[in-house]
Amino acid sequence: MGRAHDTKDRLLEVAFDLIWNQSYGSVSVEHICLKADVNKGSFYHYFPSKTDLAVAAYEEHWREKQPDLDRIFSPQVPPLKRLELWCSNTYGRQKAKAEKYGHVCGCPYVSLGAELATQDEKIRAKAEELVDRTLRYLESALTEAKFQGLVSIGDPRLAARRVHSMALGLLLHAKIRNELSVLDDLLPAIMDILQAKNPA
Amino acid sequence: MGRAHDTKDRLLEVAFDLIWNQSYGSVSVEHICLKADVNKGSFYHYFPSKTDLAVAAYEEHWREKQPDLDRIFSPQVPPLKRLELWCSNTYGRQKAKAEKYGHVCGCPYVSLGAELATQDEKIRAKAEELVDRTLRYLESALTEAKFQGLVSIGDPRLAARRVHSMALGLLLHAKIRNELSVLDDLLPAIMDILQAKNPA
DNA sequence: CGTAAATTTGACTAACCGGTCAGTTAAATC
DNA sequence: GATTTAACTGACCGGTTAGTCAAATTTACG
Repeated sequence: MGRAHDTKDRLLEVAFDLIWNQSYGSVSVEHICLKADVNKGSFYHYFPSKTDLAVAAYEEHWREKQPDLDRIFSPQVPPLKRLELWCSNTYGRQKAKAEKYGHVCGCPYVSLGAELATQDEKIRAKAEELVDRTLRYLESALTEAKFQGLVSIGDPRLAARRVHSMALGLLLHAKIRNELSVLDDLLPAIMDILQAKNPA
Repeated sequence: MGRAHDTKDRLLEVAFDLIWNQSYGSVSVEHICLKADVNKGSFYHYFPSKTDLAVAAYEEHWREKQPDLDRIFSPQVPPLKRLELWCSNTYGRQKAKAEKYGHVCGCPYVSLGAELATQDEKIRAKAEELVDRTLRYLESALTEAKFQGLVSIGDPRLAARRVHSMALGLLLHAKIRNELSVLDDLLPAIMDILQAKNPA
C-alpha cells in the first residue's frame, strides 16, 4: 500500500468549509487542493468527480456532527429543552463561522441544495437526505412534546417541517442581511409556532 | 443612434429566467447571449459585468411583478385575504416554473442570495433590498390585521419576517425535495403563526 | 444629405475549468 | 528482500470562462 495519510479527510474537511463559506460554483478543485495541500492528481485518485467530493464532504460532515445532535435530542432531555438546545447550537455554529469569515454563512445543506438542486441530482438527493435526517430529530421531540401536552400541534411530522422551515428561513435572512441578530428570534418564533404552553 | 431594439430587455429577461432555473455560477454569459440571440460584444455594451447584469435583471423582474403585488396587497382587500392571495400567487408561479422546467425552482431572490451573499456584495445588497420590499407588503397587511383583531401577534415587523421566513423555508423544502405539494402547507402554516382568529 | 452617436459584430485574449494519465514513491505482505 | 499495490506526483488536455476591441452598421438629427 501507499502512504496512508489523512489526505482524503483533509480534502473532505476543506471542501465542506470552502463550499459552505463560498459556493459550489465559485470553489474550484484547484482551490480545494491548494488549501488542503494535496496534488490535483491525488484528488482524482480519491474522488471520481467534484460532485462526488461534495456529496462525500457533506456526508462526512454529518457523520462528525451527529454525536452533537444525539446529545441535544437525547431522550434524557425534556422535549422542549431539546429545541432550545438545538437553537442555541445553531446560533453558536453560525456565530463561529461568521467570526471566522466575516459574514453569516447560513445553513450549509441549504446553501448547496439551493444552488444545485435543479442542476445536479446526486447533490439534490444528498441534501434531501440530510434535511430528512434533521427532520427526524425534530419530529421525535415534537411527538413527545405533544404527548406530554406541552405543545398544541397537529401532525408532528408536519410541525417538524414547519419548525425546520422557520429555521431555514431565518438563517437565510441572517445570511442575506449578514446580520447574526436575526437569529435572536429563532427560539421565540419556534415556540410560537408550537403554541408551547411552557416557553423554554 | 444604433438599432434601438429590445436587446437589453431580452438579455434581462433571459438572464433572470436562466439564473432562477439553474444558478448564477452555472449560467455563463455565452448561454445568456445565445438564448437571447445577442452577440457577446453587445452584451458588454449594455452591462459592465455579469454581476451588474444579474442585479439589473432582478431589479427589472421586480419592476414587472410589482403591479401584481400592489393588487394583491391592495387596501381594498381584507388583510388576511391578502395573505391568502399572496400564498396562492406564490404557488401559481412555482407551479408554472416547475411545469416549464421539470423541477421546483424556489424563490428566485433566495436562490441568488443564498449562492452569492457571501461572495458578491452588490448581489447581496440587491437581494436584501428585494426581500425588504416584500417584507413591507407583509408588514402592512399584518399591521391592519392586528388592528382589526384578526391575529394575535406582537411586533408586526417581526411577524412579517416570521411569515416570510416560513415561506422561504417551505419553498426551499419544495425545491430540495422537488415536490410542489410541500407548498400546500404554506397558507395553513402562516395562519397558525399568526394565530389567525378567522382562518382564511 | 452628412455626420455623429448608438448599436452590433465576431474574432480575440488570457486565465481558468474539471478531468486525465503515465510514471514515481512508499508501505504492507509474503 | 522481492513483490505487490495503494498513494502520490505534476505535467498536460480540450474546452470554457468573463471580458476586450476595432471595425462595421444602423439610426437620429441638423
